[in-house]
Amino acid sequence: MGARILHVDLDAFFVEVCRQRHPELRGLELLVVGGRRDQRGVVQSASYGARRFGIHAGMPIAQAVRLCPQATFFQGSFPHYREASHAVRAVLERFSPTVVSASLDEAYLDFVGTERLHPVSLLPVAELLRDEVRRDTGLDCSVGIGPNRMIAKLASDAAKPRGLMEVRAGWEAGFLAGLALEALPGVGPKTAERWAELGLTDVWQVQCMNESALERLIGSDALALKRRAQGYGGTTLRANRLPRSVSRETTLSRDVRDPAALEATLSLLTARVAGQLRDERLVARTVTLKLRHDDFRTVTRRHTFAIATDLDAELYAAARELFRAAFAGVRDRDRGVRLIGIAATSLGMAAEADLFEPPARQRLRDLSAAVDQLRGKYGFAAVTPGSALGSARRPGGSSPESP
DNA sequence: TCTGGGGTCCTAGGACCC
DNA sequence: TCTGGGGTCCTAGGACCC
Repeated sequence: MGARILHVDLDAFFVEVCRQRHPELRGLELLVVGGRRDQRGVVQSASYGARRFGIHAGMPIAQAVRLCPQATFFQGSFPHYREASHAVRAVLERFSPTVVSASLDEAYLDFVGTERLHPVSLLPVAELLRDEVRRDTGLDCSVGIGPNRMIAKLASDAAKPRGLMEVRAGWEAGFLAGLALEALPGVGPKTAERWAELGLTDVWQVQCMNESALERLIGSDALALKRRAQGYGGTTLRANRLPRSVSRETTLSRDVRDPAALEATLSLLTARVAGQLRDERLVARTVTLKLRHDDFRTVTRRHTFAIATDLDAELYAAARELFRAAFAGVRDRDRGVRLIGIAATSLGMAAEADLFEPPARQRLRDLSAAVDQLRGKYGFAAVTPGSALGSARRPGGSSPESP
């Protein structure tokens, strides 16, 4: 039985989409996308030329500027990314009925049951797929093929850029043996460092150890790590599951101490979240407030409702209470706030109309529906919640514009 | 040097219940 | 006199991913 999962990973996706949309960026070898050079933020993606200077995704913009001051720094647009991502997905759906997007620039395709169609290898399919993505969207991608998601993903990592790699069943351990532990999904910087202090840095070391020795060394993570080092990973792709959370957050362009300004921003963020909930026919039982102080300490406060909701007024009332309780402690130490955010979690599907709903709540629902209709026609900014107007202006220049 | 924004999953402790 | 115990819900924080 051959490898049956494909992982498609677009090469320098954000950079390439920006080049497509902004012709003046096309000739630039040193292009960094994520934010302007004077903005707070991190690198979203760097051109391969810029990567040679050590710039990579996740690096603070300011640090990238220092590494390569001559590079062009550009802030892309989320709607452009989303559109490009949908265009790619449309191509992928011609190849398999099961396409699961992992992010804007990554997707898994299930080819289980195609043994008769492609008895030996899926490489010819992958090659065709790569060519059609290129032809229809102008974007390059790399494709990994494996017996499970983890192997397919690691294969596409190894194939980058614009490459194809297939790891067939039986060859997983050999393929993994050459990798550092940090290459495994779920092993990030913190975990890798902890294990490195114990002398554990490479996958082959884990392959050589028996489970009880490994458990004595690293404790309860031993079983999961051992299995991954041997090449086991998820083999089923589940499409169409309910999302776990819907959230909006914004880092303010400068730290803010004025609670009224913060509440105004919170109100706008809440409106975004509530709008998305209704759009996706979801209701939330829990709302979480997030604050990041100027010393980068982050606190979250949450509240669970008796009845799930998708209404701005209910979500905002709870979020504001959480904010006031949390902010009281902040002001004591005269701390500025650099980030504020709100998340809706414990999501469920919105119920059909409830005949016994209290009239007051029904009125809020009618109001939300009217707002959604206006925004559907004229855009989100067509309607601004009154609570967002309270303080004279929105703080800083940073606003939660992205949908 | 200064650290985004959208997510996912896990852990640990306390409340509460039977 | 010692102070069960397991399950579930809730909160807060943390690691990780792209």
